[in-house]
Amino acid sequence: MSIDLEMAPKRKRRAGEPCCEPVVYPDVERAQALRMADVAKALGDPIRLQLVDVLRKHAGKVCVCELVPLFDVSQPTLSHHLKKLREAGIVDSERQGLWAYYYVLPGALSELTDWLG
Amino acid sequence: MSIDLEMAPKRKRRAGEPCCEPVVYPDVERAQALRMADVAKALGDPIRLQLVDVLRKHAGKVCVCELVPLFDVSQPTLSHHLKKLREAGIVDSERQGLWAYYYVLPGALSELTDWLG
DNA sequence: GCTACCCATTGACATCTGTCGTTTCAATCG
DNA sequence: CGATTGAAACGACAGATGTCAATGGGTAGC
Repeated sequence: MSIDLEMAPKRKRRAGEPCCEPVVYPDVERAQALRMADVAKALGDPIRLQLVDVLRKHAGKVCVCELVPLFDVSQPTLSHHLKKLREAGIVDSERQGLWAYYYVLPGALSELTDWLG
Repeated sequence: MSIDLEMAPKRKRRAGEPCCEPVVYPDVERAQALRMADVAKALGDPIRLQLVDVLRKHAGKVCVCELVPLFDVSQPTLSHHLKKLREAGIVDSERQGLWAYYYVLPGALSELTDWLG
């Protein structure tokens, strides 16, 4: 998993020489970086981050109608944010009759968390 | 720090009644959410995330000229991404003669990391 | 001083994003 | 059935974002 770059010597190169030793970036990181960046991007909005915060603090499922009054945005906007979180695989929803309940998917944040930690 | 929402009963409200118990969202979380969302947004791009990854794996400072060939983007684009990371307080740079060296600021990710963990 | 080099900035452009108002859909109540 | 309600989807629009080509500003070597 380590990158292990060979640091090139830091002297001015003579014209025509390459600047640094060519370094190949391991492609294994690529897919992981894409996944983690998707999760991070989904968390990169204060409302969505607070949504996840609220949902995580409630072990169970939370009704949308209780989330809307927590934020100063319209219901369609909040629905849009919830959709983003769903698309990022961070939360999922479940309809029961009239209401929709949201909950955080367990393990959805673990890859990013592990990388950060 | 806990939110402790009182979950409203899940039955259809009669016309005119409020949907849920009014819930106030603690404003203390607001500033923290803004800070963490900024960091998350900065990490919400695969290139920037890999940049941080590379910089973190090298305890010392890394020259920009070694970062450029790692990614399939132009030098100005990479410079733009580095600027974003700088603005988010995740990395900082230092010039030594011709070269610019980047490094991850210690503790820059800790708030987000702690919240995630 | 002239040239070559590293890196940042600018300008331009297409795309993505956040927001809202309106609409649609499904489900519940009377 | 008809009316009402919660939530998602649609359409629109301003603003942000990622990208590149071209330019600029220092610094080092000749």
